[in-house]
Amino acid sequence: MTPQIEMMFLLDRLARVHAAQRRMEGMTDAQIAALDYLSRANRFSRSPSVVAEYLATTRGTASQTLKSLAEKGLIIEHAPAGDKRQRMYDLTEAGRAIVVRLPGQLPLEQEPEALVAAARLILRSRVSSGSLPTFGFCRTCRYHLGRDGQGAYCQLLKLDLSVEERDQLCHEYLEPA
Amino acid sequence: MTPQIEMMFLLDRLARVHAAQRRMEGMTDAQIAALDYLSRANRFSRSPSVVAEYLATTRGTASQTLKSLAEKGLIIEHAPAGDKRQRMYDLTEAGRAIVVRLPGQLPLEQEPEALVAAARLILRSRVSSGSLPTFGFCRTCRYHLGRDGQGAYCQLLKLDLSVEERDQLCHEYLEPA
DNA sequence: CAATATGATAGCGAATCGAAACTATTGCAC
DNA sequence: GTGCAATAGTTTCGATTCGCTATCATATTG
Repeated sequence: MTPQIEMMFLLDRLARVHAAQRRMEGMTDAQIAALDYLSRANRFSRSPSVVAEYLATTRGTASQTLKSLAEKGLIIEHAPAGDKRQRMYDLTEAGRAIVVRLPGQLPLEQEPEALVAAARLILRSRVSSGSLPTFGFCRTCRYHLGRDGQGAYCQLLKLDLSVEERDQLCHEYLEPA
Repeated sequence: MTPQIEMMFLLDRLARVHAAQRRMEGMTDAQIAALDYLSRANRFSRSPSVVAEYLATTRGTASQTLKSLAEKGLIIEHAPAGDKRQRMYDLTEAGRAIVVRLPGQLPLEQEPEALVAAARLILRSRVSSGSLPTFGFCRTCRYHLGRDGQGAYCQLLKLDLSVEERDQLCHEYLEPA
């Protein structure tokens, strides 16, 4: 029993226990995961296709999941400027109310940064074996250009980002070199 | 964005990506999880009720999952001596063949022990908020009495354990004081 | 004997997957 | 520009699974 194997076993059960605890108020784990994702993603990453990639499922299933969330009044659809095919989703007040009371705090006392770094490594290794995007935060993205104190600039999309947006998930995230 | 929050987000997506990758050979995530569990659990922890507790679901659902695994010929049921209500399950050769080729290796280079300890802490905090058992290994169990070189003794069940059994999951696991 | 525990089963609602068909829009080659 | 392939999104279908509740039979415990 190597630490690698034990780690895998622990993560597995943690995921199942977590999913069971999140399954509440008539919502499935996929719906909660999508809602939670939408609450953390930036305005360029909240479309059905991107949700499908995040959830590692098909566009069809993601479309259904988003539909059920919209019917519950937890998210709302809107058409962004530009590409007329795209749909984007925002959380409603009701949706935000659910997200904030999700069990979110983990007991990480010592060296939380090291643990997070390891989790990033694990996820990246899983993701790279397929062809799934990484979904990271602007502040550690290769395209990110900091502007001390006042927002940031994305070199990929060529536009300014607010301070809050630096801590949101992005579909276009690229690992630092 | 605290490390605790980011850790939660990473674990969430890791679970979904992992489940999607495991969903192969016509098996669902729950079935693979049950099969994997059975391959690691000791002979006292392979009953439907215990599987239900491990998977954080009900006995009814666990019974269905085990039934489908048995129909696929991956596990086989047998009645242990003692309590005549109990059923135990063992992996068949076909079942074992699937388990060994599951993606199991994680890229943990530095200080894996510290990571595993942190993961244990996270899982324990999740589990204790409900009433789920911890499911640990004999070698770190409070009931475990080492006998250098030749197996071990369980002070709870009052019987000898082989060397291999020390590295198997147990339902009765109790955290060290 | 009564209460409890284990397990199986049935019924229900919902979600999921995969695949496919379909619309609308966009981008590219020419 | 025109034509056509590719993309984004939705919807449908059938089969399967899941989770929950409840009920039942059996066996154990007190």
